Amino acid sequence: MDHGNDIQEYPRPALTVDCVVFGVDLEERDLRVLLIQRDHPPFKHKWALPGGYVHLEESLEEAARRELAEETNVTDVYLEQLAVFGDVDRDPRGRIVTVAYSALVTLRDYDLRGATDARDAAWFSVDEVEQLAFDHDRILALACARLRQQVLQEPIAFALLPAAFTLTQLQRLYEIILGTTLDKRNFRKKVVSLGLLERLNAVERHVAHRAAWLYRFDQREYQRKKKRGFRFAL
Amino acid sequence: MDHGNDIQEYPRPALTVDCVVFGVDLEERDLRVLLIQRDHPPFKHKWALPGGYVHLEESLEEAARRELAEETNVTDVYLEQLAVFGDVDRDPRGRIVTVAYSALVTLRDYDLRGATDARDAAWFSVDEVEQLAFDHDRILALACARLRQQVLQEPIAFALLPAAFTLTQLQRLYEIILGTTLDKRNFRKKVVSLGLLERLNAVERHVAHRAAWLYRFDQREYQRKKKRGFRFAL
DNA sequence: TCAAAAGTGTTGGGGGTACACCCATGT
DNA sequence: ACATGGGTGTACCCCCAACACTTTTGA
Repeated sequence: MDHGNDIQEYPRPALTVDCVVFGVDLEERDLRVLLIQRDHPPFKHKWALPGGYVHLEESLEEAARRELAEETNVTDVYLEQLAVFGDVDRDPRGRIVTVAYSALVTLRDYDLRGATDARDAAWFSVDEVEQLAFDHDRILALACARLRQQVLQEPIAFALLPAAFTLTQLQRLYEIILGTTLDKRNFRKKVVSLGLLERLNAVERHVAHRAAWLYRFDQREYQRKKKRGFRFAL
Repeated sequence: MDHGNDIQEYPRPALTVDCVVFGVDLEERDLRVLLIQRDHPPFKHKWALPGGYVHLEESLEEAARRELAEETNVTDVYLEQLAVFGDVDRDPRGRIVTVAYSALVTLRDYDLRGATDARDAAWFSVDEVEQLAFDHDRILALACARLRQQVLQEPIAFALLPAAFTLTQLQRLYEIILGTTLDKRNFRKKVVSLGLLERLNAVERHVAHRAAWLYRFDQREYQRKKKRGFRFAL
């Protein structure tokens, strides 16, 4: 980086963060994304990704968390940097570069009806979304592609489930994200053989059939194995 | 993105691009990175990644290409966005956010001794680099990790080789990047079975042993297969 | 003729895929 | 009793890993 020149010499692009927040609805078998409706031009009344300006005294990830909390009341999420979008004309008002983050949450934790600050935030099924503001369609498309790719190579799916879950829920989650169906026996064999699931001493409640065992993802064990060169794969 | 507020309301971080330019030296069996020596404080005389400020009228990738050409005379490279680094204190002079790109070039194409604008650019073996300026060590480490990962999942290695190459060169390249040794027969079987290599009607010249066939990577065929759902894998 | 790298096949094992039935529970 | 999903085992096939010798060429 050539920082020999004075730091103030050039006019600067504006810098924002945007968040692609994913949640799954296991009952509806639906991958959802959290959007907010704009109430100012440009793109007034269009839906857009939550986000906003980066302040000077906060890191990019801090900015993403802050905006997410302010606009949608969503907190404590798994956040990951996705990409930067910096085309010259991506915003009609001028040069605005945005850093996109993707976030994974469990849908039930965030009932937006209860959120006070969230004026017009709502969950949309990802394949029903269309015509978002700015280049947010592109950002969402990349986020979906990356999610599908990552879910096979890193144990991020668990961030979309409650702490205790059944193997069937886990399988359904993978099916929703990948858009395929999976063989029950093979899925269970593989996922159990990874040695990362702990079967709890508890079963589902209030189901009109045989209750399934509950499992939790063993984060500590995963970290241990990862250090020894273990690579997670579906 | 909440663009309801006026675009000029907040003070903005400065925005730069930095490039991690990789090249391989097949003779020395070395993965190299291109660095420039700083001639102003901070970090005067330290080595750093080439890069500089993003102008208002150019995209991020254009900025990366421009800075690379200006500082090192390197042009026509395969460029890919790596990540954004935006910690508040990553630059002692103030808030500077940088977009890191990684680039792959064939070493022989860019003899820096012949470059006129490149004051103090030089190739370094990646495992001999230490104590770069700013957080460039972190950026380089991420770039190396990503390169190792990507080389197994996308046919990017060919961007590091001349257009016509031997299978042994290709194998050596993989060995250099992955830091392992590979079995010659298994490697050739796998790489040929992908159906992406075209054997040219030509062999190596000026070698003191049996001359090897030359191959080229069939970019068109790769694009065709990719559209049909084909996924490259080592 | 020697040195140096090119080129080539087979075998065994592990993991992935395909596939169908009985079990436990709540109503 | 019945409906609903929970839970389990086997056989085959393919791909990966391990492994050594002959061929070609220039010096």
